[in-house]
Amino acid sequence: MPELPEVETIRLSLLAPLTNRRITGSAIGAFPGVIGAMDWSMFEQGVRDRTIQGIRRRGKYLLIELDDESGIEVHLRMTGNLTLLPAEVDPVRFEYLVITLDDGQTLRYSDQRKFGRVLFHPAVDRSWMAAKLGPEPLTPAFSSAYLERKLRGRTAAIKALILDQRIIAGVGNIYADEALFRSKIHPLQPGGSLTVAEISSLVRSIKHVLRMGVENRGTSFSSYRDGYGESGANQFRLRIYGRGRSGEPCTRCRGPLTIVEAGGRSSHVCLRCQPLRMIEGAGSGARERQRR
DNA sequence: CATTACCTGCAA
DNA sequence: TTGCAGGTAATG
Repeated sequence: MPELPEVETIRLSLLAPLTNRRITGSAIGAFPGVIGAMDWSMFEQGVRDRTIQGIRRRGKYLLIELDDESGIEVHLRMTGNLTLLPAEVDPVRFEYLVITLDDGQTLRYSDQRKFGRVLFHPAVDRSWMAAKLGPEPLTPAFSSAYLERKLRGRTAAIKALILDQRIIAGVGNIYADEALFRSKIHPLQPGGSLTVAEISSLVRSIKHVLRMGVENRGTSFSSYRDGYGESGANQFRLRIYGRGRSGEPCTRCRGPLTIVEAGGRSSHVCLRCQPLRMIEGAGSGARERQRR
């Protein structure tokens, strides 16, 4: 479940210890697919003796920049973890890649479900990820004017649209539910039916919940930890995510919470606070007409 | 546009 | 034993 705040927390925790460190070697574990289709020798030779210049983040992607224009791209997907540990420490559970540094530390990539990837790119251009990802939500480029433009005419559920990384980079299921709840918008509301006021509120809510997530060093529900293996604290600050399943009432109106499916994933919603407004002639309306 | 595949631990 | 967790690529 690492989303933008979790990935940013990992980046911040690893930035100082990795910067200016030379990579002295690397080792692959029981799941060679972790580095993608590339031959292991290519990866190993590519990173060896390179010095780490910095770590960038775009959406949920990390890029460990090396001193020759190459870079190591990391996507944690669901259960990936990057952990900095002394070389003598035994392998952690599900450890599939180890990068050894010149100061006796090692960067370990572990991943229970093997969804994540650690890719070596021999040449990283300045537009890294630009074609695949929308604007960073915590920059001015993500504005209500921008989101209005993106939502205009769209019949898909607003939740599906804000989970679309081409529209906003870095929002996942947890922060999407939190932002929609704060802005009192039903996850299934067609994107194009949102009012200007709702869009402006949603943009502010997305920025707010992501900033809060970063301030609290991420949401640790299951496997997420920062680069030192430490849990975050944002799970205690969530207003709706996960509460529907445990039968808790709405934190705003004390009414019942519901779980609906939106954007292909479970979404926590308070139907009292986030009523669904039906729109004449919208996509779902056309489908209902067919049924009759 | 929505749905499925990819994975595995864990709760029901 | 079943189904759910969910980010993304591939598929319909």
